[in-house]
Amino acid sequence: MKLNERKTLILQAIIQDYIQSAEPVGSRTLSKKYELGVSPATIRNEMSDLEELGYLKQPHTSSGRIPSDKGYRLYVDKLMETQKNAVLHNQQINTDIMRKFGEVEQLLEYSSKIISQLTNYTSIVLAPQIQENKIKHIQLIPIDSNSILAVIVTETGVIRNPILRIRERISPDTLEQISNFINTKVQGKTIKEIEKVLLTEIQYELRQYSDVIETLVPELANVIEAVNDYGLYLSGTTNIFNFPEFNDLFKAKAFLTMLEERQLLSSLITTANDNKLNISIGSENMHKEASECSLVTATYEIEGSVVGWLTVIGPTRMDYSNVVSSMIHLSGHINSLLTKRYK
Amino acid sequence: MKLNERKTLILQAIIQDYIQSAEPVGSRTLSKKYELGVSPATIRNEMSDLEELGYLKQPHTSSGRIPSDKGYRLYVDKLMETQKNAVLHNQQINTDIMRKFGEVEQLLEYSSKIISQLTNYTSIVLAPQIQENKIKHIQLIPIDSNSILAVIVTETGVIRNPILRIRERISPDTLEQISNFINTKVQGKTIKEIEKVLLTEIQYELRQYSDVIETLVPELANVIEAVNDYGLYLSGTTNIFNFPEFNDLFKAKAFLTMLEERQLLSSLITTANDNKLNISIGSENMHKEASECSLVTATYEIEGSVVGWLTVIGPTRMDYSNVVSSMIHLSGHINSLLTKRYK
DNA sequence: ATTAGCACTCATTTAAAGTGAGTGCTAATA
DNA sequence: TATTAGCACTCACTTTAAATGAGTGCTAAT
Repeated sequence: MKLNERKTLILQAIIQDYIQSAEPVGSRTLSKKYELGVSPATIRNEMSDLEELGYLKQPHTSSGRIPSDKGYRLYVDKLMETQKNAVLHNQQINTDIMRKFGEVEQLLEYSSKIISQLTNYTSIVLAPQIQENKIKHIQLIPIDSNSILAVIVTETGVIRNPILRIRERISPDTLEQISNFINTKVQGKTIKEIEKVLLTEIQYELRQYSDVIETLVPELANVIEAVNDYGLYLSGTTNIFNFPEFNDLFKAKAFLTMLEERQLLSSLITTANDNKLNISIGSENMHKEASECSLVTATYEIEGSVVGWLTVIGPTRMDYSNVVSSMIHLSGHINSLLTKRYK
Repeated sequence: MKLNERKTLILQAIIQDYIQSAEPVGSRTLSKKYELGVSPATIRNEMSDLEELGYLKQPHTSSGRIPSDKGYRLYVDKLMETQKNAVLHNQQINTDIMRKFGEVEQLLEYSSKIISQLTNYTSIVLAPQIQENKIKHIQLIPIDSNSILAVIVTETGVIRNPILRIRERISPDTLEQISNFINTKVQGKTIKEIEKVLLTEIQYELRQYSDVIETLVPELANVIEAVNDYGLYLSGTTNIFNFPEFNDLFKAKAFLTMLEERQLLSSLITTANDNKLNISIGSENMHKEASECSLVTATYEIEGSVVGWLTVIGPTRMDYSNVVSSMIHLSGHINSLLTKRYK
């Protein structure tokens, strides 16, 4: 059996209708609402075929059809028309506000909010993973007699400032020299690369400076290791309550609990996902917790390499067309802002 | 009518039972479960009196009684015994982990998690409001030809690092001199105090240094103003699903939506709340969104002044006794860690 | 002052009947 | 041969009614 033009048309109509209504679509409704030129009985036969082909399924014997994950997949790959509503969106994004952000993190947090407002789904933004980034600059600043602030700036613009505890006093001049030396050693390296080895080396070479080195460098090592976090911005989490598929306390709770597991989210988003735009539907997701959700993920880049992800998560019955066009638009916007900043 | 000893005893039993069961408490149940030495009929009479006095209410005519907000108030003020379970908790808090945190923010984030785990309610931690804090240190660090990293350290240990954009190049030496000068001017001042006035003065006095000053100082002013956020750590938000009073999509949604409004939470917590430990019950809360919730709030201090709040939010049927003892214990712990650090 | 007894209330549970959107199959039709 | 009208059937959902039971308030006896 082949997917001829009429079947395709009917499938498209069913998916569009279901995305809009969240109700199983029946043959009579379909023939009344859409001008398909055939009777409900014919549509029923076609629907039955589409089910056999795996594009549709039936919640129970005497109900209408709903799309399967395979159906959605065909839809997003072949049938869906991406709306040209970029202009509309442009008005909603306050570009001036976005340009103002000093730190990448703030820009991302704001972007997350914008995405969830634009799409009415939940948005997750993954910040650049600091461990993968090259260090641009490390500076040690004395704070008081027993603490030093280490400012770590990466090439992607992420900044961390762990505080180091030391036992003995250290003069600002000495600290500056130490700071400069460390800088020459770690610049251009990623945090992963630094590791203990390099730091031990530094500690050895600096040993003449002061006894302080013995506590300072290991402390720096500890702190650098701990500096990584998942850097994840969530927005619009309560939007989930708008969708009938989550009108059930268990499902709503499961969804919100999933959102609290940063590691899970992170792996959902980054797994096998180097495309500019990726759609992952229901059972295609690697975690069963997300098997009733779809994710639309766009990457963002700094200096040509992918450093993070913007994503929308919602029910598989997602308004893909709308979400995709929003994401294309917004990720383009963010990329151009980031490029301007780092060129 | 007066609240004699027997009435008090009955009230206490009802509240304890209801906190545990979430079911309206009837006279027969009460007489069987607790050894009150009187018959259900007598208890009924007393209950009727307690309702008249406003300590109890009836969901409907033929149901048992549940405590009113006034009843809970009496309970937490007079009847409740704070458990001496500090030792138990101690084991659950990994003090070594807590000591390790370089930044105050991380300590607070972790504390929030601990609180929600310990109590099984939702926890909110309010970070020190940076605008109210005195500045300990400002340092300008060159990043590249058109951006400067401003590191702002407050006396409460909160660190911010906005990036300043400048048009012209500036030599590291000049920048250091500027940085030092600004430092002498702003040290010990709060961000609020700095305002535009002081910065205009600085700009005037520095005018000979370089043209850069004309863009740099206003940029600093902008960025300092923007630096404030609500600094709020939420944890255990999905715990709300464990309570039957939120076993209703509308209520669950309303609660979670409330948690997303940072400004509202902030005012709920800080309003009229300078006590070491404060309990705010249902309608006592200033926002109607929280009229079915109770908050238990503890302060934390740095160098003797209150800089932030730890709070637990849950249904008015909260296990006050347990929460209070957890909070006393944990806030004491955090305070001692902070004191050690800043003395 | 306390309590046993009893009629009454009302949310909740259970069962049964009715509704309606939708299907699959068959036979008639173009 | 493809399409369609007709019809019996399915099944979630709604409606209605009756039964249940935990609890009350009131009254009269202790």
